[in-house]
Amino acid sequence: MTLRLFNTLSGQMDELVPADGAELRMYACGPTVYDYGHIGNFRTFLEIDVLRRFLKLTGMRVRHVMNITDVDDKIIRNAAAAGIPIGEYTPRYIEAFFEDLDALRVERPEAIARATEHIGKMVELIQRLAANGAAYQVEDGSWYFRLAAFPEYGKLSKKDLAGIEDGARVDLDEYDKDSARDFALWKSTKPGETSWETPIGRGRPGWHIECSAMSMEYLGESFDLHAGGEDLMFPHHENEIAQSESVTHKPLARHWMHVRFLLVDGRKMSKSEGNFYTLRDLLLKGYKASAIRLALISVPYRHQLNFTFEGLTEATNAIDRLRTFHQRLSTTNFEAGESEPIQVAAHAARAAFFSAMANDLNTADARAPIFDLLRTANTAMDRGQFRAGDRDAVLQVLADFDAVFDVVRDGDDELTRRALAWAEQAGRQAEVAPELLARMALSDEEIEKLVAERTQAKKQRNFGRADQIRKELLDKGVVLEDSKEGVRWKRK
RNA sequence: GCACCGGUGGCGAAGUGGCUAACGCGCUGGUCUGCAAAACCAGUACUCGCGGGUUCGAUUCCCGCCCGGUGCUCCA
Repeated sequence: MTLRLFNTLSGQMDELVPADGAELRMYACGPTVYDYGHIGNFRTFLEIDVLRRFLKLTGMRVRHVMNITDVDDKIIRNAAAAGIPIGEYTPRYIEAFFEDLDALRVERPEAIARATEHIGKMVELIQRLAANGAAYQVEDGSWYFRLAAFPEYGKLSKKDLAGIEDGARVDLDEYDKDSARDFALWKSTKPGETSWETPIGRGRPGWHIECSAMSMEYLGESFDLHAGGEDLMFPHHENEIAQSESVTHKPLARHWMHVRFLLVDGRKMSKSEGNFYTLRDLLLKGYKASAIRLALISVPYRHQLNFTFEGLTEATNAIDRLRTFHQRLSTTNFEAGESEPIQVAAHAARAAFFSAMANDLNTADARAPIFDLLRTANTAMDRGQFRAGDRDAVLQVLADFDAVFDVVRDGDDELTRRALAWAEQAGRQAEVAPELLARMALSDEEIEKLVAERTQAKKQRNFGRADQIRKELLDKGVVLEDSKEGVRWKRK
């Protein structure tokens, strides 16, 4: 099964296959670590996670490199405000970033590259550009890329260069560039500012050069796929292409994938709109990381996703249904044998799932056969027509689904505990939703004890007491389910 | 202004030139249950923004319009 993925560069759906026939080499732009990540950031990382997980599910080997921008204007500004060097400022946000990725079950790339650890490679690249006449130094010591030296500029974003020039606002600090469109490769610094002493002078790197230098370092001069948020297409990726290809004269990446921005409540997310959420904000409001994951990946990556709390509730309920089903499937005792209709349904669901995913990662479409199978299996179980041999077939389909979606496997309580611990440590307890505190108030042992007491009361047909316990638990966010195999409980 | 994307049931969201317009959530009724929960069954868009056109036939293709969003500037 080969993935057909929309390629920004070609403007059409192309099959995504490794050029060397063995391993898919991909580069994805990572975070700038000046603050906690917000859900917009995470939508992009989640969609890239969906991509790499699906590729792996189809048996492909993946080498995925992600950069971390740990030096830029915002970082320098924030670190200065905090009165510490950037090397002390960024680690806490890098750590937080990975904690958040873990919470959202975003797999780690095979390699992670920090900008500040690759300054030498960037300088080297700038020197090579200068040797080609594609880079020049201005009076204050800064280096710029000469756009005139790269006629193909704009091929990714299909930009009309003349239009850009007309519409471009010229940065007052950059008045001595040859052309308004030329962009910074290396920025000179004033004494006391974060800088590196290098053969091309004292200064710090421009933003775009790090990705060119590091992708070359880890993936070579030309690789299979480059991915990122849609906003990066221009100018960031366009500039990367200009920098890399001016030196190598080879395509930087054959395939380009761009994830659409998300909206929050129908508006672009921004701090001034008051609709800006970090992952941590949502966890403290009581939403589960799994629900956030599902909500963010259920709309295909090329579509605008409107993020709402209603959407999170929907995702929460959908996950609940999947997990309840999984639990029923795993814990029920079935008669030996197999049933033909279930075997057929399981195979059909699996095929439909793969086919939807292979069609430009259509996650919305891929969900459907899973829920179809769920209903078919539940119906069979209700009618006593489900056999032990069917269990593995259905579980296998769920496993394939979860190899990409990863929401059936439950780890939310543990994540919630961590979020609460963080809130305390960060002094943000006031933001914790009361329902969340209630939900976590009882330990598993306390819940088990009450459940046992209720079962006892039921045996004695003391339904008053039994219902009282059930109500008490429900008030604390614990839902009970009676079944032939005993009582199951879960936190809402 | 230029460019791009979208407008499908109460909400989210697939999809196709012609089979009953997926799937999820929600809601209503029913079955099951001591009662619930879970699950299942039934109902919930005679219709896919509006107006033209192409076609034997369009939600799906073309044109125009309206509405929403995004990009053109740091931004996932």
